[in-house]
Amino acid sequence: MLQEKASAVADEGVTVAQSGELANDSSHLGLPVAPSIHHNNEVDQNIENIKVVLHERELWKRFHEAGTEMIITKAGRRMFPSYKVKVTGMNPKTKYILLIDIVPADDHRYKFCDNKWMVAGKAEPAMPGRLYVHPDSPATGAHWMRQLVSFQKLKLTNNHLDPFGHIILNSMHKYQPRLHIVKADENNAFGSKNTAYCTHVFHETSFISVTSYQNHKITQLKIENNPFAKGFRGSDEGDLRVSRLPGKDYPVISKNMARQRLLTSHTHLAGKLSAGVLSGHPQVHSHYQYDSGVALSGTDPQEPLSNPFPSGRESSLLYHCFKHRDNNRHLELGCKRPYLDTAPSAVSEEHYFRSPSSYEPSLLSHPYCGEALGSREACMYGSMDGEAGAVGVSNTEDMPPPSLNCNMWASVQPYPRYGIQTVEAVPYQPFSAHLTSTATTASIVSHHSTSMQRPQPAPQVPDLVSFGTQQAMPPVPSSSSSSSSSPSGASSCDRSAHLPLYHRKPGSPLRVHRDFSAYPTQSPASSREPVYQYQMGLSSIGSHWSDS
DNA sequence: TCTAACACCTA
DNA sequence: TTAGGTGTTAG
Repeated sequence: MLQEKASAVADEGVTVAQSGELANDSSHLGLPVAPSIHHNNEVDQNIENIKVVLHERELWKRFHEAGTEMIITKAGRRMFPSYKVKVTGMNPKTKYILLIDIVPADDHRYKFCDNKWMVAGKAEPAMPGRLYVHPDSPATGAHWMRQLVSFQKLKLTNNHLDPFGHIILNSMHKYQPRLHIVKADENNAFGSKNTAYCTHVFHETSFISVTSYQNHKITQLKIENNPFAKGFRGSDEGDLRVSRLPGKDYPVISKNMARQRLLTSHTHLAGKLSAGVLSGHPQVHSHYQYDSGVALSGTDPQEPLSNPFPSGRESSLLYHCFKHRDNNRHLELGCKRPYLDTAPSAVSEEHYFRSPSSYEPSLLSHPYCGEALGSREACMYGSMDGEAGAVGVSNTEDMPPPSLNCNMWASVQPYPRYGIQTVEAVPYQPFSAHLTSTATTASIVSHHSTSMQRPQPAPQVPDLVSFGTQQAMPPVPSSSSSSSSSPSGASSCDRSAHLPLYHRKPGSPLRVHRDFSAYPTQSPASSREPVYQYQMGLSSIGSHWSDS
């Protein structure tokens, strides 16, 4: 499975955490309602007590310090380091859905110049928002806590028409992965009240998407740490890796390396002259100034000058809890049958559901994808702006039901005003999560089809954006705290965010709540709270990106 | 910038 | 054995 032994989970994830709660009432989108949010019900407690620790955090930090780059390809590329977490604090018997979305960290396009990342203009329009739902979802807390939860199969693509359900990104843009934990129990079956979820953001997992590595340091880190790149490891020559090229038995210095060396040399000299390297570049600094007027960046003296992704603080996690109540509207996530006609045999390990675009109404008749997909699979859920339905109840087994693994697909909202707001002052940008498969359409596309059949048009669902996918860095409401979420009581909650949830039950369509608003538009200056300190209110991840 | 083919490697 | 994940390279 995707879960691995949690043996190495020694990472004491020093992270920034924040918890919050969102009510279904969209009228207060994003308004932090800290105190009132603390309900004594079990749901709240569970969510607020959940702690998430990033696995191999040190490795992530090494990449982060160098400016993490993630390759994106048409066929989809895995992330490395892989996103793996150790989860604790869940109610063993409660079922949760774990999913990841990757949102723009800002609204800039970047270029790697003079051995450092610089802003190269305004970001391209956001790609269709997609979510990667852990294949084991939904599963009980006992299941999730048993071992590491790995999202290593998540793939990134630059193909806007990607039919496989991979997360679509724009090259040369900065992104921030976010982990969402959604409670999916019978009592809060989609659309019902008391639906809660938490969002965890580890700033060290932010990265810039590229089609080919720009920074040689990153290339080396990948080669040194990714088992699949072992073939590129040199002996001990450090930088001089051996390129094993066809017909070449001799070590050669790659073009990239040569370029890097030149750049490094140049930069080093220039850096000394300017008293800074890489991040010390003025342009870089400017990027992290947000509309809110909150200087998120580069203001942290502790941040390594060479780090393109300054963390700005020790804590690495932004945590947010939401609670959804009394939804009036829900969306359904329906798992549909795989595209048998287009990818008949290709259905192997993973399947994705396309969003319910208007074409493929016939799939509605197959609300449940479970049996159709033979095993746990990542599914793509399309969201729909429409109605919602009753909610189904999930089973209670410890193990997740077969084939509920899905990728949720959300539509993209226009960039919210990119900025960060302090929780206190600014309401969340509503981002409805219309992860629904309602109807129409969720269809499955073989994830393994190698033929890249003609991509289906990506469903563009207006109004949707679950989890704020594809929005500029979501100011995830957060407060800092130690490794993870907030422990006791610390939870700033925001009402009005509706978490899209999907519920699957054999024979019943997955459902999702919509009107999920979660992004505050400002980031709290408080984001720099010391680790372990729990903070109420919203903290923008953006602050982590502040440039040094 | 991006893509496809490639050798090498893991699982 | 084989499917699939790597970075590299040429174009």
